[in-house]
Amino acid sequence: MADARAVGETLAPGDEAEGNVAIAGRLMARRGQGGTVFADLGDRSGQIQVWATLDRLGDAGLSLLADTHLGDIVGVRGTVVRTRRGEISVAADAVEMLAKALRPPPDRHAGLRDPETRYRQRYLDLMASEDVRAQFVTRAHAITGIRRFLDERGFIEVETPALQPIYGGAAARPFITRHNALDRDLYLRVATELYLKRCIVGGLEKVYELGKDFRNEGVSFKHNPEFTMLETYEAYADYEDVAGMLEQMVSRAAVEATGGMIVPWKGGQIDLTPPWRRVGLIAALREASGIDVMEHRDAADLQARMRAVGLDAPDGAPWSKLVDGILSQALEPSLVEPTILMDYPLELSPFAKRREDDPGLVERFEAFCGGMEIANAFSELNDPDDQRERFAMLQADRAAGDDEAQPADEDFLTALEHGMPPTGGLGLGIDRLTMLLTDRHSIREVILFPAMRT
RNA sequence: GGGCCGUUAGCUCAGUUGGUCAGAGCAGGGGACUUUUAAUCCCAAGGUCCUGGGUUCGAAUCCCAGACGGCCCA
Repeated sequence: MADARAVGETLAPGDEAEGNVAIAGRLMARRGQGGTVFADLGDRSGQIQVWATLDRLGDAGLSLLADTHLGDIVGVRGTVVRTRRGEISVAADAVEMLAKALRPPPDRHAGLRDPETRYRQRYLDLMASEDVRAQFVTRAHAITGIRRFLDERGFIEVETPALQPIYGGAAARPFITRHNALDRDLYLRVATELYLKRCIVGGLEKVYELGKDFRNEGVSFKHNPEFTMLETYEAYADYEDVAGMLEQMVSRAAVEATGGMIVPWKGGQIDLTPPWRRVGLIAALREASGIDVMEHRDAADLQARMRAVGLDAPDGAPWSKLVDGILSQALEPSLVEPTILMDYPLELSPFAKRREDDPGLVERFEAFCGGMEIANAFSELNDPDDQRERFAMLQADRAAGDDEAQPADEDFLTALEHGMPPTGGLGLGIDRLTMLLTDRHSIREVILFPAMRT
């Protein structure tokens, strides 16, 4: 169809091109006029008009076209012409019904607006809206850009289990499923982290996995129970190296997806050009909330301070959750321009290496953009004894009622005991990145079939 | 989990204080028309007003409960 339009571009009104073309697509509109039928066919590249006359197509062919319904998939053979009114068209010599539509397409002019129908019957949304189609093409290009970037830097893409006997790598509740033959429960992964680090132990050195994680949580404008995550691990790198790589990778994705590094966002714009602003987490929290979390190391104490400044602070939450609460309530929404928050308290980061100059902090950063967290990275903890202690801290949180605290993974500890080189790791939320690159403000707009109540 | 809003024809939507309120456009059906562009014209058809209760002489409209969805908050 695109080829036929290209041929037509060379024609003057009333002219006919040499040679035959064959096109096929969905019937978008039809205008009858007795012995003449005009039909607009659409495909992924756009639309083209079909011009059919009784003289040229014959009685049977014209009847077939006159009996079509909007939404039918139709094939046409003919020549490319430009009509008197200047419309590039295919003058039909033969028409063929390729697939009949028994249900009507969405309204041609009003489009499909009901969000529920748009998400539940996304095919109608795609059918009705070129913007929506473009949206998912952009997503695909961003992902392709990320894969190319990583492949060019010597990373290899690996696949690790989605069904896991024990889950870990993120603070989240898992989905539980059943393996009948093994007669045991398995978990859908909440992260790929612990398996990818096993790959690093084994010497693959630079690995990434781009796939689905599953977290048993509610839905919101930025949460879907299954979502797409990129994780990368690079031996002999640290979190500073990873921060530089992330900036380059996101810029690359932006260029491949949108053609530039400045993207529109909520009426303004965001410049993704590296380097991004970097600021210490503790200082940023202090500036945003007036609270220096390192001076309130007791959960009850911090909770009181938070409530004193008007922040929500749930009862019984561990200290780490409270700090995260300050971050998400007081700081995150204001981080619109790309910002990297560096150096997190150890309690929030069970898999990150301690800073040598301050063992209460770890070499971790999170990247924020558009008021959302888009990436999380650290110098990976590769000391098995320290890792064992971190798991013990999580068990204490769990015993205290934090049901997002993950269980200890002895098999992972065994892997670390075989020696893991110093490694820089990264997690990048692909859905949120796509939101950012396409100026969409709900994760449902960037997932083809978002989770819906049934 | 909380607050607010929404649900009327296949699609997009009107429907006033409770009283010709079951409506429009498009789509779909029948007909006219051989260069149209949301073609035009004529004709006919199309409904569990989300569901279930309640108030009332009378409910799409008011009240209660529920389902589903959206936005905001947690």
